[in-house]
Amino acid sequence: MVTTKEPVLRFTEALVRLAHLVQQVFAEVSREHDLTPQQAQLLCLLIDGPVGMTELTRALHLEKSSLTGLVDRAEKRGLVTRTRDSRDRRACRIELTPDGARIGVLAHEEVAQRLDALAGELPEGHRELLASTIGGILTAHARPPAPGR
Amino acid sequence: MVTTKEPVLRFTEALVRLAHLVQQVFAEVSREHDLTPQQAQLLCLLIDGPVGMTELTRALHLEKSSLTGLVDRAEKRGLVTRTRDSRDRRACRIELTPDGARIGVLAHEEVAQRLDALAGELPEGHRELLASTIGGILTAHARPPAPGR
DNA sequence: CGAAATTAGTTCGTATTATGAACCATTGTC
DNA sequence: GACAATGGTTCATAATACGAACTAATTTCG
Repeated sequence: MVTTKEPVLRFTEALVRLAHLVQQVFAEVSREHDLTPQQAQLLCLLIDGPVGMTELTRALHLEKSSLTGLVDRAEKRGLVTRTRDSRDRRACRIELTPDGARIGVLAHEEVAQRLDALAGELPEGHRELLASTIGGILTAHARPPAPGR
Repeated sequence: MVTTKEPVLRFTEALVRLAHLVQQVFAEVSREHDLTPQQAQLLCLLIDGPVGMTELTRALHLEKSSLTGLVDRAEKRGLVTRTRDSRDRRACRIELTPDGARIGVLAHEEVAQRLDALAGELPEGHRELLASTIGGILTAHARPPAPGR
């Protein structure tokens, strides 16, 4: 009496496939705006205001040198600018140009729209549940073994 | 008694972050086996048996030429081999070497393990629900606007 | 104070990834 | 048998990502 119907998509399989799908959506949207996915992601991260390089490396999970290159190219395309931090003269803050802001916001909206559309088919309430469940996973991962604090 | 600790993370935000997390896990595991994430993914896809190039491009969402390069490098590292298809002499099938199979299975298991661990914190039953919900999204996306058929 | 360690970014060399256009060879189709 | 379609490769190019070595500003502390 084995349940051999090949049912319900194994959990990890589901996660991996979903991640892949999200990436695809991102890639599509990026391409439509003539951006690479990495550039698009960078712009999205800067929408809420300028961010320093070090913080960006954490957000993007990139090495410093990789980020330098990414920002270089984005700057060359007129999407962002480097402004020296007044308090700490080593640091700099990456800021969107008007052009970068326009494209960034647009891309962000479109990604959100398409992902929402994908979830449109879901039964009532599943979307919220999915979001909160994912939220749980994310916070769980944010601090792996942190008993204190 | 609403748990208003945080505005529940918008849906799309959750998806994007989750995708990012999955990628990270993949990257970690890959690195530990001295593979690039792309190579690891290739190996994982071949675990169930040889696959043709064209089918691989669909699975990986890569252009033909990109895939050629990826397979080239994997072959050079002794992870896969190209075997000419006997039926169609244009086509070839990519197959794991013993070495590639070993590493591929290992990597696959480890990814699964870590993703499972992430979900370990979830309330009872949420994992299944999450999996099936994602399954719904995936199949919904598989055939976007297909009224007939 | 001033030397030493830290931190923030950049530069450089290298491997990989990804694409599109042009191409070759084999299969199908009339 | 000509001709289109299919399966892959080659080539040139741009972007991505890393680590090691480096510069400059900032802390730390003896």
